[in-house]
Amino acid sequence: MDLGSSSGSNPTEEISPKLPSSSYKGVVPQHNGRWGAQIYEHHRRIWLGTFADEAEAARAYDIAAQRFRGRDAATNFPPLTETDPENASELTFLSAHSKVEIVDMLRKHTYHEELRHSRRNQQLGRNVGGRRTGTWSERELLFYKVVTPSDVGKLNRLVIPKQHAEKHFPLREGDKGEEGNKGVLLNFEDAQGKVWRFRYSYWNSSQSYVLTKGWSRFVKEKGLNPGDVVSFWRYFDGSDMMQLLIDCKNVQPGEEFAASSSSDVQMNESEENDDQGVRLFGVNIASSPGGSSSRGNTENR
DNA sequence: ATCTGTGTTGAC
DNA sequence: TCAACACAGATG
Repeated sequence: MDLGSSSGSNPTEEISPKLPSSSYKGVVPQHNGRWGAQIYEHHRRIWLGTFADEAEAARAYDIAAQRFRGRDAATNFPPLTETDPENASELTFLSAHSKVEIVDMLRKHTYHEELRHSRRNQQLGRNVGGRRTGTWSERELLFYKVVTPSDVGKLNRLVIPKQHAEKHFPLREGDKGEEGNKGVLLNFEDAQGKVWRFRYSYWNSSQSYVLTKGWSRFVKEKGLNPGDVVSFWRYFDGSDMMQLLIDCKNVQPGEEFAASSSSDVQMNESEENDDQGVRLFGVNIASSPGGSSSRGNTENR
């Protein structure tokens, strides 16, 4: 008698059912036809959950990769760029949550829900006249600039587009430094937590707002080249302290700019008009249904 | 009974 | 770092 060992089928075919490997990075097959997502950090695997759709697992990996390894992380699909408003708000969302929170959302499949919620809050936050509603602390993209050759050249200065300068970094008449060219010193924190101090002033000769002292060191350390993007953010901590942040992205030679001068990025906002036709605030997002869900964002990084 | 996610190993 | 493979636990 045969004790069901060969329960009616060929062992070689059923005992070693080679699982189909995925072509997506960070995606592994499951026996039931589903797909798992995982990412490694510090020699350890971090499980990102299982998914019915292979591509969805790949997207989960991409999200984790961008949170864990930054914008340069290798991804399955095109990475997020701060030049697309929709993407910028997601970057803001990512940077505002800890790794464990993001992983938790991915495993529970609540990431997109949370992202929607976050975007809705940001919109609401804006309407209260620049005053934040809750206690939430997040980064807000103020503006970005595609640096010109002279911004990263020997002039040792970055020209801040006037409209942005006057809106976000207003100078008191006295500080404009027409006489002694004084200006003020501004501190910015970069993505690595390093603090950069720049002199910020107004140049009457060129009618321009500029970052001068300290700028060339930033250019050098970050290896900035013409065409790269420098973005400025602000961040409120629990109290009323506002912190300025600076970030930059090295644009690849071939790579071009998403929402640059070309396309039809439209915003029925009102004011806000760029020569380039782009303003993209991370917080300026098209309205969406907006479901409510409970959440508890305790810890951070 | 199924499915998820970990233990583990070896290739890169 | 990464995925293949095996399978211990978790889940229902």
